[in-house]
Amino acid sequence: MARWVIHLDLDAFYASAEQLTRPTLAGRPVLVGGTGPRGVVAGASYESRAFGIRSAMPMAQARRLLPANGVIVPPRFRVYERLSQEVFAVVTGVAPVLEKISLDEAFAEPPSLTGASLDEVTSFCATLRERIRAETGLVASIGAGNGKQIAKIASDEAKPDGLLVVPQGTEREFLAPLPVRALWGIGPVAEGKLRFIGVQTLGQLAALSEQDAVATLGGVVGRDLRRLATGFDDRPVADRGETKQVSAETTFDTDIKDLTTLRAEVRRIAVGAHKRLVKAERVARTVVIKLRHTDMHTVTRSETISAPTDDLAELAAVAERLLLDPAEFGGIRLAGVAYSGLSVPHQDALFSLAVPSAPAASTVVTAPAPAPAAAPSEWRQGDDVVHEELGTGWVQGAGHGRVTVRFEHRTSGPGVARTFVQEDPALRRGDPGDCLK
DNA sequence: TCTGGGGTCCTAGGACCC
DNA sequence: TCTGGGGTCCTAGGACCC
Repeated sequence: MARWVIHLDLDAFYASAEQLTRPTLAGRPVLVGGTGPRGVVAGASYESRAFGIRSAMPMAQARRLLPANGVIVPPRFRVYERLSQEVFAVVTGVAPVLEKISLDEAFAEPPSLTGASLDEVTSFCATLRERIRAETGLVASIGAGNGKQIAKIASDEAKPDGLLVVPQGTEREFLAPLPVRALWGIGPVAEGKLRFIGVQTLGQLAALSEQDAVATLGGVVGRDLRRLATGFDDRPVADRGETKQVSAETTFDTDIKDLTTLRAEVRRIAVGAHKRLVKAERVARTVVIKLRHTDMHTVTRSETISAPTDDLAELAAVAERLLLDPAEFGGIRLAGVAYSGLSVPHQDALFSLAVPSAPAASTVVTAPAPAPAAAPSEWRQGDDVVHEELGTGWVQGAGHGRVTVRFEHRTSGPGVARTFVQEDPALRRGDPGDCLK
């Protein structure tokens, strides 16, 4: 019986989300990403890709390639999360089991497609794409095939705004001409190893003996990737399990060279990671710190404590204890804190009695003061705004004591722009969710 | 102009226990 | 006087993904 797996991928998702909720940006080159000296492009609209801009490119480089009508905005993950939920809600209606890869990607194995014909699958996917577009305003590309790997590669080939269904039985010939990097799981290192033995296409990888594949790529990886290259992939589509770790990290604008500064930053990052731990409603047993040196070499150190906790003071103290002094090896460009060994906290009364409650000193480490709900001291491009009379908008430009706000949202069509003095009391920080109206 | 931030999974060595 | 083997946990590093 034919098995059909589909892979759904939202086109240029972050940039598309910005264009959707800020209609003035539609049709223009839009970049989403950090604007600091070490920022990179997290999302690039197709209009910007025409100028050679790509995701993960340093923002400084992208900025030079960006034409005059281009726009750079900081990411708004709350908006992307909400939109992602809207899209997946549509998909769940026709395929209850979803394997989410990220905010913009998921596998599904729709029960109604078991044993379906090529035409039936094509029609199903086309309808799904139309529904997503109609109900959310976003464009999804879809690939379909006999397994996850084929579906994933097919959606890559289908992009942008496309659909590709690989007929059953043609998997091997579909894969054969593709470069090995097309396979999910082959990165720069594996590609290099394969090139070294003269393997550049998936056809060549499939033709390799299992022995040679294992010798080149290692035991488990070699065996699995060679099999996938032949088009055989019976891995199930399954909901991703529970979160296994939460983390936060920061790349500094300039390298940190002294322990005092590093300690303060790590404390701040530990607070950020702790927020994620609390949001995930988990307790952690292991604290991992990550330090990246000026030369990009990265080291990690970890410590596992006897009992899992979500106590910020305890976790942050471990993170600090693991720190190394930058004076010993030069500068630090990135620091990170991760909490792993996660479990669900149990509220068992007897257990609580047996363990002394945390001392009041747990307030030694405190979160930074919450941002004021009122207007910020200075508006920046991309900020969400709400105006007493004009409603929802965003900061299109700011400087010289002035701020220009474009008033628009998902369903408003392109809006009008108005310029205010920075301190105008009618302007307040807006809720990012308002642009989804 | 250098190279983000959030994850998953795998490997390998050593400690430790039976 | 020489020195098992299996299993699990912890730590560190690295490949890969979006």
